[in-house]
Amino acid sequence: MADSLSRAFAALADPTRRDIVARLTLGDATVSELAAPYAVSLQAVSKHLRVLEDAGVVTRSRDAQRRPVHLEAEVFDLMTTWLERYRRQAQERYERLDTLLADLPNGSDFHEGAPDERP
Amino acid sequence: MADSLSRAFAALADPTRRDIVARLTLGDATVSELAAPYAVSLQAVSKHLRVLEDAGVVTRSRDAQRRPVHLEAEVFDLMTTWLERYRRQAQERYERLDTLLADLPNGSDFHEGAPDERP
DNA sequence: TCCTTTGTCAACCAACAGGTTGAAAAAGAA
DNA sequence: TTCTTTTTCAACCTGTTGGTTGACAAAGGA
Repeated sequence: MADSLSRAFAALADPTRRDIVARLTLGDATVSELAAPYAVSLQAVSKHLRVLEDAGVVTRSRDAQRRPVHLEAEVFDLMTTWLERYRRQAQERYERLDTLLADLPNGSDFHEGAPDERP
Repeated sequence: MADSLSRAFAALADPTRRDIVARLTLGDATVSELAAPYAVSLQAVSKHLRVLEDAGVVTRSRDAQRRPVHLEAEVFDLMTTWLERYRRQAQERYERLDTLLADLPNGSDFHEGAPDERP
């Protein structure tokens, strides 16, 4: 349904899921292993993993009855790219404004000739 | 209620809100100005802005009846830091595994006295 | 074969998210 | 004062989320 950026951000908007991601940087793990630290049911963790999988944050393979979960950090790049882009643009705009203000004559407030509103 | 990272990720999990953020890199804007491009009601956009504000993504000042919205990109750093940290850890682990595999004797069938050939 | 381990599926529930409409507040303009 | 603009609040509706429990499937081990 939602685009991949939305799914990715939404997937990491849950503290349990972020915790699972943190755990997975130490190595692949099974559903039971991942569920162990939490008070919730195994099924709840299984659902969390599905959300992470749909977001492309993890992939899963098979080892007998087990379904080892593997972290796929590429999606992080997508998010980081988005974040950095707009943080950078905001920063640049701020710096331009800074220069503009520095170039202004000394008088603190001269509000003559205010720009007209757009219709 | 939720922690600030959760609020931040959740705030950006909606395409309309990401669009609003993109728009705000061009400069501050009022609620009506921000609402104009969308098919939804002004109230709906007002709600989106509240979510962004609660997440610390924007701040709002006052100018007569208007409430100019200003982008605060510092939260992005919080998210980027989180993302980069775990992406980096995952990457490092991958590289260690790579080295480990490279150090192994060649191939799966080495019970036939094959001397080590190449990394 | 039967039993155990591991995980998912299905149905259900309370809470929340994103949208609507209508009313009202806040500030200026006439 | 009254009228207009801009924005929020309140109530409501619908779909989604995160959780539950119970049943079941899949794969090995006894």
